Amino acid sequence: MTGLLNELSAHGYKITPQRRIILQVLSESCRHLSVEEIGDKVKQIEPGISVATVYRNLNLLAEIGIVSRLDLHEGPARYELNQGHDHHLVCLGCGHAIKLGVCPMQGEIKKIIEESGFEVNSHHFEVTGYCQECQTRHRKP
Amino acid sequence: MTGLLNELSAHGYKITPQRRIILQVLSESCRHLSVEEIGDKVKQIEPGISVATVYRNLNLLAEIGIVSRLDLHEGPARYELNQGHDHHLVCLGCGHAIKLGVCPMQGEIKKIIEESGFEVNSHHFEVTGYCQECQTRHRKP
DNA sequence: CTCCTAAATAGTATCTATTATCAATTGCTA
DNA sequence: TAGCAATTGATAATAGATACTATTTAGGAG
Repeated sequence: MTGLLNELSAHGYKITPQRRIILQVLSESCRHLSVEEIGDKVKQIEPGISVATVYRNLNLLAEIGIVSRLDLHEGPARYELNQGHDHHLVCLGCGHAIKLGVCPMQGEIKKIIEESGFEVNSHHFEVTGYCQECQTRHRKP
Repeated sequence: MTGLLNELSAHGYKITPQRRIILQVLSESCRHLSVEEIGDKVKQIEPGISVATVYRNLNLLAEIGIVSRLDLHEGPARYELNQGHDHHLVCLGCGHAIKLGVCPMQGEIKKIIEESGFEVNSHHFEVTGYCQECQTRHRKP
């Protein structure tokens, strides 16, 4: 948590109460949160904080790599503290993002892409489906 | 092209002039088009067609698997005729989506995910960066 | 071929997620 | 602690997509 604040300073950004609170909320969650969810939690701590501020700071935090943004195919983007490079199994039922310990951008695929002359900037791998708990509930008839 | 129309009938949907034109436009393009681009081309052929119709039908076509939808991280979704399961190298410079002949959801990763008990519904793999032509132009100083 | 009905359409209003604007406030550096 | 750029809150504006509704139409039954 203090490390995260230092990270902000290190990039030349100010440490504001709003940013503290947003980081606090993120650090207390174990899953990806939508901006709405983050905003609600933030307002429970300090009601005056504007959604605009939440959006602004999530973008900023994502840009400097403190948080990672997850774009589900439908609905709003979701954010969580960046815990290193990772990919997820996203459950369509409960919204949980289960970390996948492996990265597809390794081994053969990486080689193929590099050999094609494409300069890789970033990559995105995401699996959607249903986690074990949600499987029975959401199975089609 | 006729095959695509049959596909529509086979699913119980009617063959309308609008759908013909949308499919024609898609079949004449070799890259992913945004709804706006598709709409423009469609209107060149038949000006009276509504954007709502374009949206509606692209959704429909995507649902029955005739077209595939590509969600770039920024900007609107893009569509093209479905040419089998595929992933892309998306160029941040020129926006072209270069097809990647390989799929990460094969071999070991697939095994790992299935063994975790997660029921896979779909997956998404996308690499962003710069294609060869754009590399010199966009390289940071 | 003509009639009928459900499906599809045009045009527009509406919605959702996000960004822009701008005056007022506030960290931080000197 | 003074000053100024960065940040904020409130809200308007935007982009992309969907919902709505009256009207039209595709395509099967007769």
